[in-house]
Amino acid sequence: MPAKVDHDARRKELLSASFSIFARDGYAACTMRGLAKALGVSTGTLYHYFDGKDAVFVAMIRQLNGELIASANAELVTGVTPEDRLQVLLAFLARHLDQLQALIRIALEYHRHHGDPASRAWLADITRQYVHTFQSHLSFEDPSEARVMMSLLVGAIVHQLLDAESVDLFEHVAWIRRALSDES
Amino acid sequence: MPAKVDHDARRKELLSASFSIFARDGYAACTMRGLAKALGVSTGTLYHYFDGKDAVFVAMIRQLNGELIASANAELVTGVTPEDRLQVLLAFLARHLDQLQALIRIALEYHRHHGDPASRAWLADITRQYVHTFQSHLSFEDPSEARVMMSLLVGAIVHQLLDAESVDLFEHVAWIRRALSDES
Amino acid sequence: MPAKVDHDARRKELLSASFSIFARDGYAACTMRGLAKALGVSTGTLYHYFDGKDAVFVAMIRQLNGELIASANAELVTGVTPEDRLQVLLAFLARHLDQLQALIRIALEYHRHHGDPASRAWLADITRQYVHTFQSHLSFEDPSEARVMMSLLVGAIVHQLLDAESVDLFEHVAWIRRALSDES
Amino acid sequence: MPAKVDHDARRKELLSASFSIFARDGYAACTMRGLAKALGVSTGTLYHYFDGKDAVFVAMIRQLNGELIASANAELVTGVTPEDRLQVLLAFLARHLDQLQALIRIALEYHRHHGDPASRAWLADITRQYVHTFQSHLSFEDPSEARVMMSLLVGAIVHQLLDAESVDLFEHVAWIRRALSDES
DNA sequence: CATGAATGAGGGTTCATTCAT
DNA sequence: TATGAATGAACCCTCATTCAT
Repeated sequence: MPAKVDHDARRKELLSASFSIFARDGYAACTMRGLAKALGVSTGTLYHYFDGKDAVFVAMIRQLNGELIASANAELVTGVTPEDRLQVLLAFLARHLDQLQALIRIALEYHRHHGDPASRAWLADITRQYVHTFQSHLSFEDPSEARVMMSLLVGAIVHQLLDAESVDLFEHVAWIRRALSDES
Repeated sequence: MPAKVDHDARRKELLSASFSIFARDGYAACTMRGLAKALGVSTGTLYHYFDGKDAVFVAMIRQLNGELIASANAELVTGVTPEDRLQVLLAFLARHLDQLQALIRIALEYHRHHGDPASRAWLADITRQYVHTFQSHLSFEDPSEARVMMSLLVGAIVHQLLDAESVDLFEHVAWIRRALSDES
Repeated sequence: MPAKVDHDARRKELLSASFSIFARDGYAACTMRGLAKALGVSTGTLYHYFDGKDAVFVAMIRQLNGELIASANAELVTGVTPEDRLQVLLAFLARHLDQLQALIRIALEYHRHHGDPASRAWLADITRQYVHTFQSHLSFEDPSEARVMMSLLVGAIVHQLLDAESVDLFEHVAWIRRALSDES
Repeated sequence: MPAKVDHDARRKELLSASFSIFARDGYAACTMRGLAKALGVSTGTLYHYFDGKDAVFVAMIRQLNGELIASANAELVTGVTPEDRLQVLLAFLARHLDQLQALIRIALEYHRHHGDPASRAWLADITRQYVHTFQSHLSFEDPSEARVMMSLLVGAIVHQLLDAESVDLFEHVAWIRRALSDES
């Protein structure tokens, strides 16, 4: 007799709804009480589904990234040439820019709160998943190029966080595209 | 007014010593009590010289960046051609990599703790000072290129924070140099 | 009414299984959720059979003591002389030392959690049952002697809780036996 | 420039005042908020002087026992013969019965909350100090007799906790005195 | 100028209990 | 009869900040 509500489904619902709260407040400023209230549940319920604040956060980041990467892969396979796929990828990134920016913001903040390398391992995991996606679809000769591309994208996003007025992400994307064309 | 001079000198001393504490613990985890103890003063004394935790932090970041940028400019003027100056700049960055990394880490963390755009303005200021330095000495045709270069550097540093094992900063720097050469 | 029988039988089962959990964790540290899980039921089921945590605890203590005292009485009637019966009693106590120690530990802990004298009455009840057993079988001239003997036993057990390394219960039991012989 | 208030003296004050609160409520039911309010300070102040609830509790028990034992020793040296000293000791115990009872109550409760043997070591320490006092002044032939005497006293006190109406401590003390006389 | 005692709101977390299914 | 999701008050503890000395 499974529960009257599907435990796992409810978990996912809560996680999905959590993202916007964490994105708005940041990791540290998002309190369990505030999160619970925003989700329309009690703190007890939150602790019924998750082991603690960290657990909610990490599970949420994992879920969101899993969805993003799956979605990106689904789009990328429609491109025929590497050139096509670069277009598809850049379009995808442009479409999810807000999410990605929020993601990096809170991921970096979480990173700062946890000196323990073990509790950061999942961050490296996710980072590599993105790099791997680039590597798989863009036919880089050298694996290091996928990492450089990751750096470029991350840098553009962070630079805009630091100085929102001066940085135009599309200007950067255009530059990246040009640099990659020169490479080939 | 020697008192004033002493006051300012003491402030600078305290700020210089503060950096390593903030760099080690991060903004949030660095408590005023802990900071005071590490500086060998009481919390009361800290509050005598600064208006609060934020004030210490911002003043420290400003002082450190002022020194770094002044130092970079002093070295850059020794280069004759833009090519020379690029070499000098990259060497300078390589030499101060640890400091720059710590700087970005805590700056981004602070950024997350303060939603108020006004209290982030000084961050944009400093960011632009770096961009301006690039622009002044590297003879970019287009001002946007200095911003892209800033993004590249920041991205490399952040990417390494996210996944320390996979990212080699020197590999990235080499790539940047090559990309810039192709441009010209 | 077989339903009633089943109900009571289930209650007793649950109580028997509860003792080891309470004995291991103590009253305060034993949570209803943990207890339910250890018993293989849900918290709802636990609340179906008992009015709450206190009710489970008190019922369990009562059941266990009832069994212990009945068992002791059964053995004691086999002794012919008071001397015999003292031997039987000490042997019985030695055999159930662990249970008795756990019993005193958690009973005293419960005692501390409930200032209300009314909710402590059952504790006094049980205590007197032991004293009564001593009185009935050991032919003390003075009823106060049974109470003193109870104190001696309880004291030995508690002393060992306080300082496990220094106290040897058998040393104490031997002393008690000697003291009682001197009396007679 | 020492602090305007003597740190250690204030600590002792707080500890002395803490005993009655812990004695009234017990260890678990005595909350830091409640304790702070009863002491007329804020929780922050309590944490300024002590590392946490355990630290307050342990320090308080230690201080109180230190005073009790010192006081007992001071009285005991006035007795000429062992007989005298037994009288002095029993009188001392009778005078401090309430304190001793409270002490055992909360010490045993604390014991239950801390499975870790290391965090119980101080309890054994204190127990042995009492035993050592008995041993020093009552001229027992065998060191085990001092331990038995400790058990007798502790047992009487605990028995009275379990069944306040039936147990008369003076009846027990009288019995103890008689038993010891028979021994010699 | 310098001290550190004092504050108290707010943090993450726990858990006995209830109740719709 | 049995489930486990949901509650929310209360726990211990932290820390930026103030202020009397």
